[in-house]
Order: sequence, then C-alpha cells, then structure tokens
Amino acid sequence: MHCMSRNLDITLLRTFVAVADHGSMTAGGNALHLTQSAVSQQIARLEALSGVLFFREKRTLRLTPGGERLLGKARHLIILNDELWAEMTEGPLEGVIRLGAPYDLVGAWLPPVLKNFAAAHSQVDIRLICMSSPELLAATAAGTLDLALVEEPPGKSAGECLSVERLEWVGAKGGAAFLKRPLPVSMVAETCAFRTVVLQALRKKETTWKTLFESGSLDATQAMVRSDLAVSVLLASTIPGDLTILPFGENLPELPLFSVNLYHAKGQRSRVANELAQQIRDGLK
DNA sequence: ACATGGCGTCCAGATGTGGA
DNA sequence: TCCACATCTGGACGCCATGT
Repeated sequence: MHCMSRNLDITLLRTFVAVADHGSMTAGGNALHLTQSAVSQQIARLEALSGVLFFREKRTLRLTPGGERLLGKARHLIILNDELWAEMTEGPLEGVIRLGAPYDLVGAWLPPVLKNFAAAHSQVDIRLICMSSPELLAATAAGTLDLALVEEPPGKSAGECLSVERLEWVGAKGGAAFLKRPLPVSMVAETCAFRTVVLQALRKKETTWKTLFESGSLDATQAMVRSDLAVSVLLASTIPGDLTILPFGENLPELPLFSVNLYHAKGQRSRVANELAQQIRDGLK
C-alpha cells in the first residue's frame, strides 16, 4: 500500500483564520503584514487543497460549511504550534506564579496538582494565597494574583467553569447539632462565597440560626463541626471522611449547586500561568 | 566539499473587474 | 470614484541534482 505523510502549512491556516476573523482578505492581510494579493494567493492554495472555504458575496466573504469546519480545527492547530514553538525556543518555565484558592479547595484539590507542577517545573516559584472567593475575585482583578480558583453560583461567569457540584450540609458523625434551634452554623469567613446562599436557604425555610465561628480558619471551622457544636457547608468533593453529609429535609433546607471557576489576571497571560491552568484542568478530570 | 544552474514557491506591485 | 478581490508578472529565495 502506498502511504505518504503530508504536512499542513501553518502559514496558510494562519492566513485563513485571519481572513475569517476580519471578514476580508485586505483586512486579514493587514493584520498579518501581508499584501492583499499574497493573502488571495494563499487562500487559493488552501482552497485547492480543501475545497471552497469562502462564499464571495458582493464585497464580502462568508465562510462555507467546509470553511466553518476548518476554522475551529485550524485555530487549535495554530495554538498548538505556537505553544510548541514557545517551548522549543524559550527554554524551561521559570518565574513566580501567584495562585489564589478558597480555603476548602486548598486541602482537597490542589496538593497533587501542585506536586506534579513543581516536579515538572522546578524553576517556577509557586506562591499560594488563601482567601474567600469574593476576595480572590478582587485580587485577580487588581492583578495581585495571576490565577485563581473561585467558587461561584453556576451561570454566567467571566471565569472558566471547571466543575459544578452540590453544596452539602455537613456535621459530626452521629451528631445532633443539626437539630438545635437556633441552628448553630460555622463558616470559615464572613466573606465566604457560600454564606449568602446558605442564609437565603435558611430564611426561606424559616429556620432560625446563629453563626458560631468565622475565623478565616478551615481547621477551626471543621473542629467546631467535629465537636458537634455546629454544622457547616462544603462542596461535595471537599468533605473530609470523618464528617457526614446531612440530608436536606425537615431539619435542613436544600442548598444550590456551586461552580468552581478558574480566573486569569487581566492582560497578557504568562506561559507559567497557562501551564499551571492546564495542569489544574487536567487534575480535575 | 563546494559551486552552479534549473526549478518551484512565495511575495509585492500593477492591473483588471465589478459592486456600492 | 472608491473599494475589495482576482489575476498576471517579475524578482528573491530555497531546494536539489549535477559537475568539478
């Protein structure tokens, strides 16, 4: 059998994407510092390979279905090419990365991810900063964090959604704190992302409650729960084995789903930030 | 190993075409 | 008349086979 490898010309794909993005060969050419004629010829060469990519309509270009299909894959290929190029020409990752995370995710999710990242990129200095989700959002916007994991209600968010899971009531195994009224609730901090929805749920069910502890320490919060002095709320994946999930029902109101979203600092993303973000994504699969 | 010439590719510039 | 795309042409460059 005759088998022959063929190589795609990334230059042609880059030109194609630029034309598709700008809706015009002239504008696409300007973006790439090429003349219109060079762009026209490159598109013609690509179309000779792949079939017609643009409908020529009056003075505008419109992608054909084949062009639409190629566009997404072409973008991926260009990104991959640029990443590989950067890896080959810019050497190993180095520098400082400031990662923010809420208290509960630090213990549950991050250790294996950070361990793998540190092993692969020994010249990167990782700074881990723990705050509540609203504080993390503010720090990311202010540029004092490069990357942050933020817990938010699901829905429209500027961040990249990594997971959606249920918020659960937790208590001591065999405990009775959940029966007390007012309900003793222990939360990590006054700025805790869960606080608003928890209090809304309690009000809706007309459950009286009191806040027992908001010190900013997850260990202290969970110690209150282990001692059966209070109940608390946690994302399902972050619940320690020695605590028990308390079912919604007569004694406790139903809690909503929550998202874990990934935020980058505004502006240019560093290679280190992109790589750590990818490892966090991979770590959650 | 190096020089040379043929060939193909790519690009810019000039020009043609057609629509607004 | 202006603008955008297509086409043609010539120059620059790189690759490859061949000669020295």
